[in-house]
Amino acid sequence: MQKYNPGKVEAKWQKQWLSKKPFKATESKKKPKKYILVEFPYPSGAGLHMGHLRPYVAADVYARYHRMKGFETLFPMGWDAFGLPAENYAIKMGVHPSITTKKNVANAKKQMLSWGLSFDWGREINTTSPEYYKWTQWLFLQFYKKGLAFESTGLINWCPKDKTGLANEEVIDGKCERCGTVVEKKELRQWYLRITAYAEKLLQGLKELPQWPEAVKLQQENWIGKSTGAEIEFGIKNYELRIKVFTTRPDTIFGATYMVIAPEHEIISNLKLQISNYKEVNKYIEKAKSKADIERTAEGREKTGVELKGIKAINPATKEEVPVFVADYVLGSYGTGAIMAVPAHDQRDFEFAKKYNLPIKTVVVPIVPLDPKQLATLETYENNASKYVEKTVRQVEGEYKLWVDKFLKEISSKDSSILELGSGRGLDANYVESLGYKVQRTDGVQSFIEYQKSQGKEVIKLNLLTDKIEVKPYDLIFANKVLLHFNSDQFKIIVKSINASLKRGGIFAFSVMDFAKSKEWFGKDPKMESERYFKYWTEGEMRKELHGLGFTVLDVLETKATDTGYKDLLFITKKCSDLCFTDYGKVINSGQFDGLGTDVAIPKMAEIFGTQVVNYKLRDWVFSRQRYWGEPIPLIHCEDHGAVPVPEKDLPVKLPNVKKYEPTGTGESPLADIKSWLKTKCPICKKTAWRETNTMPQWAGSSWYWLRYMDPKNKNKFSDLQKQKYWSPVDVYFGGMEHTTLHLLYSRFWNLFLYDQGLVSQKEPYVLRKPHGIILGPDGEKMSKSRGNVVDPQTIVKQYGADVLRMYEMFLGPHESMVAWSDTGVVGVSRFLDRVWNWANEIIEAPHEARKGKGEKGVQDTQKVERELNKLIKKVTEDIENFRFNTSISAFMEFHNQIKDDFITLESLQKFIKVLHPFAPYITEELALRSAEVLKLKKNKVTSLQQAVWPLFDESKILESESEIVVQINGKVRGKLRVALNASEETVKNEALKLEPVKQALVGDTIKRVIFIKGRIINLVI
RNA sequence: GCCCAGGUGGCGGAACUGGUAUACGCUACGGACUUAAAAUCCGUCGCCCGCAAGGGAUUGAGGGUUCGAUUCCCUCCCUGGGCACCA
Repeated sequence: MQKYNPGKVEAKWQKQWLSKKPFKATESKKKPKKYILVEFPYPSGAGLHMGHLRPYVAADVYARYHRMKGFETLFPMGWDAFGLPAENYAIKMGVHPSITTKKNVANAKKQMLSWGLSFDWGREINTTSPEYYKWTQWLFLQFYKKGLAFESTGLINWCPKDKTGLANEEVIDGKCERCGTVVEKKELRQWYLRITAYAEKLLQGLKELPQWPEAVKLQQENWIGKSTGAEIEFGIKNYELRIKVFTTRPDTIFGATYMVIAPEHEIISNLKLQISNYKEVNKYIEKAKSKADIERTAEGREKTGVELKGIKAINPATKEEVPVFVADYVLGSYGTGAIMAVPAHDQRDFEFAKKYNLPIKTVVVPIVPLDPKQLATLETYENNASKYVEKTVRQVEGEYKLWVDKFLKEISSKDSSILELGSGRGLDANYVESLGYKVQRTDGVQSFIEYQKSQGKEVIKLNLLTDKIEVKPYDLIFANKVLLHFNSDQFKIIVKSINASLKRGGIFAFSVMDFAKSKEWFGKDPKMESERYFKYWTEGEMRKELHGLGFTVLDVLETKATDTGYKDLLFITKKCSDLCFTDYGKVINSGQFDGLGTDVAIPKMAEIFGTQVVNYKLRDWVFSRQRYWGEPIPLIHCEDHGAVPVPEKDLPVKLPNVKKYEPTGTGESPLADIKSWLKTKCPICKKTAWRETNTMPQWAGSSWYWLRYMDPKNKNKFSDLQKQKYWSPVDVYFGGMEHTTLHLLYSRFWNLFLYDQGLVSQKEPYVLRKPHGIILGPDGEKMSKSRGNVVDPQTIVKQYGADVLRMYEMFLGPHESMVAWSDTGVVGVSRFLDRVWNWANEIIEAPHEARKGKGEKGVQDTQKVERELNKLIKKVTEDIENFRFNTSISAFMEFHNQIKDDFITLESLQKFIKVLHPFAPYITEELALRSAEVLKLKKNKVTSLQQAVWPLFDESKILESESEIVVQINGKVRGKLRVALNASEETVKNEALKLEPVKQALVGDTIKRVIFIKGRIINLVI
């Protein structure tokens, strides 16, 4: 037998597939359909790379499998060929982009053919062919006619290197998505598509896509960025003007101590005369405008702003006058371009307020969430704690007394306010009061423990405890052991609340039990829940936590140990910084709204002070590019009629074939220089008119291409509705994660729009989206020329053949995870296919049936082969359906390892070849042909395994007659047993007891419990 | 900072609804074949103790639930991705 020669076999089958067309898709009423789509490539000069291979191979396996399963399968391919690289190359080399594109397409197609991808080339499309872009232009006009394509002048993202405007989605980290250049702002006249009109539909549509990965949906959802809030008007003192703000937290309006407007805000020019420092303000605005976004949002950048002197706004809730600032931390393009600043409850306003010394007013305090499970803990605690507290109660003596006396001396006046939380025994309020100070207590002289006992429900009790912390500038807050009752999260919430109530520089003192001892005491009780509900603080942990909450620890005192050895720790801390509380909670300092939960207050206050509104982060899509190599926007500008659509009969507006097409950089398209093309007649009045010179973005052609595949040759329609009704929607769409907020969002938008126009049959174009992970270089880094770690797929094809390339790519790991290519690993798959070739050919040339002798009726596979084969078919079938290609490859190898020395019929061998076919199409076609010749099947009827039927598996043949039972003692494996398939617990137990290790383990012990899982495990608990 | 996804031998990775962790492949080592090498075939191979039989610990760390946890729960750490002055 000759060694497998992939080069020869692959060339043969490529030819065969091209001429016999087994991948051709035709609408068939008899068969169910599958539309399998994979993102079409941009054909670059470098050719296709590993990044393309991954989704293509996966999609191909999926498509080949479904053809064999009896589906009429549409698996098309085309070329997304408009774009900058071709154009830039053309400029550099003086070759027209249409020429390089043609060359690149031919090369990419050659690569695809070599990889054995089963595309229906009869449906090939190219976005740069006039027959295709005629319809891209026509579809653009549908948007235009519905007012969803519009012209507007504004500040847009501009890439200085590519010399063109960009959409919001094309700016990644402030850089151009294509070339990585830092994006600038430029004021330009642009065409937009009103994608914002579809923000809600795009968001709602995601709910109808249960088969999409959550990550993809979430990313689109975040990009659309819906937020519900209120618009509230602030009046300007002495003027009729008002400033409208958008806020998601109308519940904090009583804390709005100033306003901020964006530099672009119109009120500035309206009040030019009234602003006494206009010069300064204007200077700030000019400076802000010149900044690139990346500069403006740079991390850690300090907030800047200028007050509009001479004008004051009125807070509609408090009726107080508040200053108005202009600052670039407020964006002109979001909401109303103005905000009410609530420094106590918004991090940005907080930073700004601190810098410019603006008042910070707390109007929301946290509510401590209490887990119902904690109640059990508290009960146990109570039972133990009263005893514990008795033992550790300090009188005011020793170090505590010294500290109290010292502190009281330090605070100047006797009407300083002190708040004590919890038990009165720590600070001893009576003692402090005896010195003439006033102490506000939360629960009188009664200890916290007693207080707890006196109350019915613990939840209320604890809430009362925290609720009593009023926001009032205390000098000292003392909490005795109260904080012990909370876990780390709750501790944070309470200390935040204390922070808000304490004067700057005020003292927060609290005691906790010595952690080691408290653990010893309470940890013993089995009913005591873990740290989930009850935190044993160590000193170090406490210090760290406090620091993050705005306190510095001044001192930590220890009480003297009681005779039983228990101690307390007293932490004395000073408030060193204010905290900004941005969470929800309870409203305070807000007049009639005091005491409301923020959840209730938000809609209520929104209604009273303004109106509820919804805002989206999504921006309209900047749809024009100032470049040559794209679809011309099919509009004509007439002096009398404005922008007039090119009549349908005149479409497409072809790109003029010229020699020079450098971008101008001025914001004008190079087409503006081509006078002969530019000048035309108005379709309405026939007067001289001028063509629109901008072209469409890269994303235009791909926004509808899946619709064209269903009807690629239609001269009268972009896509026939009847054909769509057969093929639509796309059942699986393979592609990259990087397109989630670009192509994937854009194409959903186009489809939703066309659906509304009755032009497409399905609301959502893709039922299932399957993203793939990227393939890294052998060094685990991203493949790149500069790193020199690029693996060229064609090199692998040449060396090992396409089947190996395909199978190894899949073997690397799960389709959606990031994997590193390995140059040594690839030989494993190559060896496997060689072994399969040799093994299969041996059987084909000398069938086991023949060897076993003639006349022997019903020659069969060994039982083992039957079992393994059915297992394999089941595994592979399920793996493909679930996109787990990597484990299928393992299963093939395992199967071969298992049965290679067994008796196997040709029929079984053919089943194996069939299930392997989607993964390794070439070698399997060849083997299938050879075996068919031996079996004298009429080979001219069947031209490809693609017409063969996918084998079914027989579940009953997978079951073994015996099963292995694992014998465990207390969950540890002590032995194994082979027993009959449905052996009873009793039988298995008796057998298990005979095992030597089991006997040994049972010496001196009795079996308390037996856990038996039929066919799997017996666990003896002793 | 916020939101996702993930963390298993020397490496890529496998493990059904909680039931023998490390399948499959690579690497490494030993052997056969060969004048020799490559290729191929056979065997060994996670860690610690042990000559062995055997025992012990182990799925990022710590804790919990359970007869039993890679899988479920809590806390923390790390890596990758997305968003980010969006009010």
